[in-house]
Amino acid sequence: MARGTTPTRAPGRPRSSVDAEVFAATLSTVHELGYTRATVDRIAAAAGVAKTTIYRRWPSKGALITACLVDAFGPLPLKEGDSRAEIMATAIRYAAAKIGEPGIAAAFAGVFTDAIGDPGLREILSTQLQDPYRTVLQDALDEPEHRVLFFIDVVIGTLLHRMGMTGEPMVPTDVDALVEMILRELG
Amino acid sequence: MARGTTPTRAPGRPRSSVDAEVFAATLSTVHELGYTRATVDRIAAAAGVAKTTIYRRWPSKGALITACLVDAFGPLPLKEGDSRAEIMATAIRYAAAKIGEPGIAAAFAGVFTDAIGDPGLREILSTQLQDPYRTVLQDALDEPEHRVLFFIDVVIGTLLHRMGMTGEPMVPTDVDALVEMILRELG
DNA sequence: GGGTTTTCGCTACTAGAAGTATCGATACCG
DNA sequence: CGGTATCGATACTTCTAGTAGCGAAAACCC
Repeated sequence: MARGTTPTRAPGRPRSSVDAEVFAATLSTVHELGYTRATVDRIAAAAGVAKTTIYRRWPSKGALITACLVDAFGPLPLKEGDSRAEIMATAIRYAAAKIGEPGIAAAFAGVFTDAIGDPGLREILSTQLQDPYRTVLQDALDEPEHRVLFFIDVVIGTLLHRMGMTGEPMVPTDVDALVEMILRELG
Repeated sequence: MARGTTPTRAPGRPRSSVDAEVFAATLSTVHELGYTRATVDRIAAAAGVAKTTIYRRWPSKGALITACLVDAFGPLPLKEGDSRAEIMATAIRYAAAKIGEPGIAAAFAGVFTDAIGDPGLREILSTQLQDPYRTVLQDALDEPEHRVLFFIDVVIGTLLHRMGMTGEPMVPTDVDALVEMILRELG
């Protein structure tokens, strides 16, 4: 019964594996031009695929960018045996590093904006991007849901606001201050 | 030499005073439809003016929304004789209340997104919206610029992230937690 | 090899929004 | 009344999200 990942191979031409190229092209295009001017046409051209291929895989530009963010963030690099404070500090520094990577903050802010007034996209954003980290942190920190959500608001919100206002990632000194502040709050 | 606000009245038909109506229409339209679908056509119609009239006064949609935000926030309601902690707490609760008002968060997030990749708009946003509060707070709190900027990142970023993710303003309990956390950081 | 199914790239298209141009009408000043 | 600058209205250009349809290509099964 070991069917693996392909229960019974679907008939027809299989999809070519271009997700990695599309995600890379998406981030670099958003980084260069910003969310609004990073059109799907340009992303497709940069990835070397047709625009229709992109729309066959992701239903909208917002969904594409969200998937790109989910792929870019990946799982939290938590070590077994770390204390709550160590876990929190690791998570904050990981978030700061990721949001400082080219294109990430611009993509995040853009999908955020589109999500307001588009409940479907907000659902995707909350479910696919935030929830995985929330549940992992609830478990690792042994904190209730509303506390973890508060921490996420503070950390991600602060980092995004800095990137949006200045266009530059938060400097290490300020990331340190953020870590210290959250650790005091964690208790 | 007391020329007042009109040094020498300019010739020609004077501008009708429709800023208040336009700002109100902007916020309600953005509140109803979100930033992206709040088109200048719709805003103009809601305000009862022609679209061309709006473009005569503000050079772009982003500039209009920024001006609308500047108008909506207004000056910080600081009392003489308050302690640093009281000033900070007042400022945070004021920001939380304002960002919870209909349309403010959506407008903020939208202009934020447009500002990435549009250096001109980012300049407007930073100069006209953030700087006034930064200087007032630097003075009132007797804190260096980078500390005040850090506080602004944390407070505004947190409040906006919550609004963006949930569509609802931060509940009073969490605003209290935010105040407490910042006051500990303020020392 | 031949048939089936599905994806591919490509081109063309629709719908909608930002921003501009033009023009007759209008409001204030002297 | 004449000069000037704004007003509303309409039409327009340019750009973008997203869709439709086509022939070609890539897998699979017989």
